[in-house]
Amino acid sequence: MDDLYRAIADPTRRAILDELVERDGQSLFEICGRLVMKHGISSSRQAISQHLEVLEAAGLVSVEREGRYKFHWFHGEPLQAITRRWPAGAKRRNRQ
Amino acid sequence: MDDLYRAIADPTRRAILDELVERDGQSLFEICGRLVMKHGISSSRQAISQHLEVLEAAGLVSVEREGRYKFHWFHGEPLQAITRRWPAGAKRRNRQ
DNA sequence: TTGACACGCAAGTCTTGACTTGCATATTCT
DNA sequence: AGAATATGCAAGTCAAGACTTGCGTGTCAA
Repeated sequence: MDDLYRAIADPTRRAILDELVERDGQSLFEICGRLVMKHGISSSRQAISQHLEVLEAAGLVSVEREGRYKFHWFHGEPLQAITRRWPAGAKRRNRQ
Repeated sequence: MDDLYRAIADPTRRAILDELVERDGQSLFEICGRLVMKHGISSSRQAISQHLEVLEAAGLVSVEREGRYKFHWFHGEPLQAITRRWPAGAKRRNRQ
């Protein structure tokens, strides 16, 4: 997936993931408020909403609609594809 | 590090990492040639050189100069910060 | 020493994407 | 019903960065 790398490329989106890991299942407004409080990020609600769409497309966030609220949950599994693709202990086949 | 996420955000840079994992210690020209052959990427030499600078700044590639050649080695350790920051099995503290 | 080779530097172009603005829709409360 | 709340949609702005072009520098071989 190409969306995965794009998703974590933005610092605001990484802060959103941090926030969801700390407190899962937040609504859009909750996320906005907490980003301002604890991360010093003051983007508009629309900006955060667009970020959440990107995170959802990457499979890092799942969404559930309840009434007029939209709750968000974090999923970290897709990130493991990164360390699986480039193992830390890659075999060093030095040129001779 | 912010450079890390920017480094792996570009598909050409990810292909470079793939190439170095498969065959470590390549020169700039070797990398260019192999990117064309096996990945269908036909960027200019300068473009690849700039990509390698970004990868080096992120700590994903180390460089060693020998004569008129510049050899490149892959280092995967920085990538582990990603799965360490957002563990796959993040505790689900559902809202009540 | 001349030329070929491997690479670096700097300025310019152009596309992607982050962000805003304005309005619309749906849900809950009084 | 009407107002407040929570979110969606669409178009437009703007800056970061990927890429090219042209030239310069150092290295090695004939």
